[in-house]
Amino acid sequence: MTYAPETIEPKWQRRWAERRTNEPDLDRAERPFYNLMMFPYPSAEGLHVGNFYAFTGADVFGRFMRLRGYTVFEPMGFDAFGIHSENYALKVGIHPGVLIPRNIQNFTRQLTALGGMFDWKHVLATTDPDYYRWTQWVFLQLYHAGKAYKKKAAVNWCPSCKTVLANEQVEAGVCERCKTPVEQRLLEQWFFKITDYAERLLANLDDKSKMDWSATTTTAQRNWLGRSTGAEIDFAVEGPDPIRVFTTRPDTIFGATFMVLAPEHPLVDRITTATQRSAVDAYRKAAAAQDVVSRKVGDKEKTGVFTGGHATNPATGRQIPIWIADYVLMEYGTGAIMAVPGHDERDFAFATRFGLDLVRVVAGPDETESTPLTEAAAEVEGSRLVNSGDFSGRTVADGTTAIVGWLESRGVGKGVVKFRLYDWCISRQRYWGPPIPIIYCGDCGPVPVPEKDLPVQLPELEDFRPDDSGVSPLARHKEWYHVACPKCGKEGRRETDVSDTFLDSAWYFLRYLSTDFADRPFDQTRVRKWFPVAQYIGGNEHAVLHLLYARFVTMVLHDLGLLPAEEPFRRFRAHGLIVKDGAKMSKSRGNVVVPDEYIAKWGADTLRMFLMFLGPFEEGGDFRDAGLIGPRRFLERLWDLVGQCERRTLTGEEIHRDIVVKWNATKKKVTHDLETLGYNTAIAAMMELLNAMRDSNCAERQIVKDLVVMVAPFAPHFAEECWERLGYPTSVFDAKWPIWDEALTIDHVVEIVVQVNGKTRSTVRSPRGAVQDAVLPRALADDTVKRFTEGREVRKVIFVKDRLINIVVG
RNA sequence: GCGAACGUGGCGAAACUGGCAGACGCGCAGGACUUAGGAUCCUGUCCCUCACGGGGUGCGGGUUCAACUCCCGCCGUUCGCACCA
Repeated sequence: MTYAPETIEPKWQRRWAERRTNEPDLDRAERPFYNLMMFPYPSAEGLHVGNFYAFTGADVFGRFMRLRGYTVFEPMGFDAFGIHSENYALKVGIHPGVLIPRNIQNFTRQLTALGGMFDWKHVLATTDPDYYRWTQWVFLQLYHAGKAYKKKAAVNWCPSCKTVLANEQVEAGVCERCKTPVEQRLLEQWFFKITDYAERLLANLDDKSKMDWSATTTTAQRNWLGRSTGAEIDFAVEGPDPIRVFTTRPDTIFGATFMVLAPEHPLVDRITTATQRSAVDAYRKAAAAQDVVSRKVGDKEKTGVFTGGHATNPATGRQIPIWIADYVLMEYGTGAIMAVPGHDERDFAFATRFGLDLVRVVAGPDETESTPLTEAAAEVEGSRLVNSGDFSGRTVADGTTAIVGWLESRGVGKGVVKFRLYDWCISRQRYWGPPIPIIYCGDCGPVPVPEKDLPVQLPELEDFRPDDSGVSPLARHKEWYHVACPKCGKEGRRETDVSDTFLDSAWYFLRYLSTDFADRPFDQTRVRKWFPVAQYIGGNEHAVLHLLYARFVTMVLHDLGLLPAEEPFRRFRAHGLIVKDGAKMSKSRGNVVVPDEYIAKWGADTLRMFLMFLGPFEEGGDFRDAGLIGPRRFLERLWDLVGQCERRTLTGEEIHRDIVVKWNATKKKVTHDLETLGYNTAIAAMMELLNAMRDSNCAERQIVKDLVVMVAPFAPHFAEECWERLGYPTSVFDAKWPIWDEALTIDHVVEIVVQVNGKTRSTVRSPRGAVQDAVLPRALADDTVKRFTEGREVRKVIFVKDRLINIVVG
């Protein structure tokens, strides 16, 4: 019988479904292991090989844990709302409500063909009213907790997608999806107060008991949160309120020779003098009209206008001019800065451009207070404050503390912590999303939709094209739009914004557990058993947004007493990226790998093994068609070995000692490598064992059986079939993961490298554990070694047990 | 500019806390078996050299008996962030 994946793969997929092999009893699981992977957006193109790579890597781990005796819950779902779906629907002229189910069906077919151990009983789609009903419920929980609010804000508007974008969806000033330059618009938006959680979101990143995450991912989150410590300092101006600035360098305050306010700063009006009025107004107008692109691009020339007003530097007591400039952003800090041109690049550029004063307040070890400044001087080792009154001579660190203390004692400043993180704008003026469950009433104001009235169904809308009004197309559906106020019964109108897809995905891992409950978002018993997620695998492109939002929503729900943990994902690993022949896969290059063809030609098991063998899972790999033959050959050889051992069974004593050692060492290595997602080396180790068996003509049943179990996570259909051929009636996934004898993982005899002056000259075989005195004479007796030691004095011998002996001669 | 990761044969890659660099796989070369081979099996395969030997992990230094691994300085690639005060 030859190995024919095209028949055995469908056979086992059918049998898994019939036997409900992959549907664990969620209520009775004794050793639950929640194995999560990022659910896909069901595109019309179908799953690409990158998805397969991620899912296979996650699935291998799930199957491995199952073989180790865990009850593994491995659900799958579809992230089907959002601009992506909607734009595509508009393009092809088919309603997303029609397209999405079609795509989901195709995805399901592909996922089945992949052979993942998905629990289809708990499948979900975010577009399903039974799902988004609870997404709306999540919104209401946040609303009631005071973490959702509406504000008018300058937001990013994509004129092509005709929608508001979150700051995170703007990349260097252009829309992340369509690359159109983004404009600024002022709209009422719903926000979540994620900034309230900044400190906790940051602190938990270092808490290994809560989060065991890829370092690259935590680093990205840390940067995104952007904590900086500094001070808020008040600069007195004429009139009641001083101008408050935020600075990370309060130590340089004696060098603050002017101030800059954001053009939008509320105090600008009051400060501006009559003579400067028209110039200021013109500049503010220009800045307001400007899109976010050029506003935030860093390396353009500085612009700005003098307001005519002055403020008092609280350290020097001097009057300093107040300017406005668009390089100061209203959203960050206080929207105003003290400019220290001597020690800040941007301020330096600005001061140079407009001829403003420069004062050196920090000097390096080779500099003095009067060393001229040709550029903004950075702090170096041994820098000290100069020209800073009583604080001159102090180190930067020391001076910072002292100056903040001094400002605090005088009531003009205080040490503060700021975050780069913004509140999460969840409003989308689009059609294809869950309506935000709020009703506006003339008398009662905004009223949350009562939970019993959920879901707020997304109405059927023939024409769902967004328009330029900035108002969602939902407003055009009059019967839906007009609704009675839940509080007073008078006529109200619905919120027409839908929520961001990131809200859908911020809690889906909770819903998986309880898709069989219609009356609650997640069952408390289930959650207590299965939450937090034991392992989450996904792409690092979601390192900040999705993962941060999921953490935030979890934290809020935890604080509301609804979840037993505040961090949702105990272990997170980011998989690498798959490229094709060294180049990124993209439609425009025409090098997108469609997995279906490969499954048809090679079988899913070979494809899975190949993908896992490409390179380290967390680093990705290069998909080259030529490589598939390797894993395929391995499977065929193992297949043949299974056939041979059906006929031949040797007893333990007959097995060559070398093979026994290799066998045990392989079990140990494969186990360890799987734990650390070292799939490529695990496969290599199995290949080595197989090669060793073939070389010594060994088809020992015990070893073959172990190999079949170890290969099962990678090639599940193949392993099932082999398991059956070996005569077992049950699923191989009900088998036990092989154990090994530690004493048999190492050989009695070792090869010790003999070096002379650090260069390898020979090797000697020696019993394991031999001491230097036993090895040295034999090493010196070696012919090759003799050639290099003869006539020279042995000065030193370095001996590393069981590994190496280095003879240093002079 | 800032931050992070990385750089090893023709190619994808291995190498535990510093201890034989190139496991495993692809490809390639030679051979066997075949009517045939783009199937299968065997042998070989870092570079130079007939050999002895020498050189070799992006480049230049350093530490060490010993460096892919540690330290310093460059170069390059990729990915984040980017006027964040």
